[in-house]
Amino acid sequence: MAREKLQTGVRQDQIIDAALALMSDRGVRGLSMAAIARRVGFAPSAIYRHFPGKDALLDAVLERIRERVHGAIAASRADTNDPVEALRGLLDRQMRLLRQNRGLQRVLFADDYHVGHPERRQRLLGLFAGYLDGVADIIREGQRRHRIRRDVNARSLAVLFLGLVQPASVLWVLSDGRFDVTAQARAAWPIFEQSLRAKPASPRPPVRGRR
Amino acid sequence: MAREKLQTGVRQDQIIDAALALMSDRGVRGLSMAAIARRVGFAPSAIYRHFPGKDALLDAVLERIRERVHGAIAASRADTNDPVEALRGLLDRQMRLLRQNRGLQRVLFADDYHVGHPERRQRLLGLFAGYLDGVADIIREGQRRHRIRRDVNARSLAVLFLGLVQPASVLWVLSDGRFDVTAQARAAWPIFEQSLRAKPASPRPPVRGRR
DNA sequence: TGTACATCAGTGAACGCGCGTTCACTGATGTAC
DNA sequence: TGTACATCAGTGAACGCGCGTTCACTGATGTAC
Repeated sequence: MAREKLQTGVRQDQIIDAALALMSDRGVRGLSMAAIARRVGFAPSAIYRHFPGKDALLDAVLERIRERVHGAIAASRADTNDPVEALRGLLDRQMRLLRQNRGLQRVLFADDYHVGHPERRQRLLGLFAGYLDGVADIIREGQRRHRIRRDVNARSLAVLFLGLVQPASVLWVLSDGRFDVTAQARAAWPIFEQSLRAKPASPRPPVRGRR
Repeated sequence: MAREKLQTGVRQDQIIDAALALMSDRGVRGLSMAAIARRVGFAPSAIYRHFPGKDALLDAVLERIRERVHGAIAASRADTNDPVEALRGLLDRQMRLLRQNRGLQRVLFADDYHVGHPERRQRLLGLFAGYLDGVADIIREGQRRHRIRRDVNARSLAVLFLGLVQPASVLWVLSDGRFDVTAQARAAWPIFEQSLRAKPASPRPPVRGRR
């Protein structure tokens, strides 16, 4: 018997949602067309009315994530005029995103998502590049306004900022939610903030090692 | 025809090496018993003379990685008496490890390795916990000797240290080696070092946001 | 040093399972008249 | 408002493929005599 029929746009959204939710529990590897269909309330073959195949579906999931990440950056910039404050807001937003949806972490940091698919890897790299550009933009603005130290490459600081999120996220997934991401963010942020504002002109403590 | 016969200890090492090498290219997902056997110079069924099954093999790979990571920590501590210098050495060692073997990164940061295998996830979490303990130990020693600021939790600083490595590693794999991990480490280290040494007693710049 | 024998690493064909995908068919939905 | 029809979302059986694993058999290797 044929079940309820819905338009393809609606179904596409449902399918992407189901895929993300399933990846939270089972990771990319455990994501099967059958499981997605079951979650939507479908026969597996029905998915092919809305996506040409699994690859296209995974691409759509990646696109959905890209929108969320870029949305978080845009919202953080819109929230405040202070670049440092914007970075702090972005950190919060990212922690919230990751806590809400473990599937996101799987796609972004699990390489099985892109391995063997060069064009998908390219797209994921583009996502990261876009994210880092966004963060570096905020940092550059802070440098222009003398609120962030100017003796360090904005892009390097952006990668460092990514380092505030990523380990916490990995540990959180690994520990099945027992690692306290919020506490880590609270502890890490002030240190990072001091790094941003450090006065390079002040007398430095003696630094040993290669120059 | 039966090929050359070798002792099981030798073969186990070869199999683990082959698995790690294959993961560099194809990731955890693309790791098949057939591919491993081909690389060793085997029939696939021969693997079962040395490991009860794929799960046991993956556990052995994880154990191999654990040894390398802990070896890196021990070596860095042995190299120097200065805790800060030890951390710098550890950063170098880690970057070298990751550059030498992409498979390592796959196992450590790709969740498909542990998803659906609770006891393996537990073991991987243990690996990270051991790593963080090792780093925190170094930091604590630095705090005791007043070379590292004492107003911050050593464990939080250790997670921050992990943040120096992880994003660089992910970007390096994603970009297929085009992202310059060494340059990133060179840029990130001095910032982190300043954070370690920051004098909390000095007059702080005005900090806005929640306390 | 030579011979008989036990051990066990390696072989290759075959298995069963899961999964992505196809296809002919069904029947709900919206539209033209 | 009612009727005929085109469209297309959904079905379920069946497919082929890849992969982990099994199993009876082979023959190289080391050892006891």
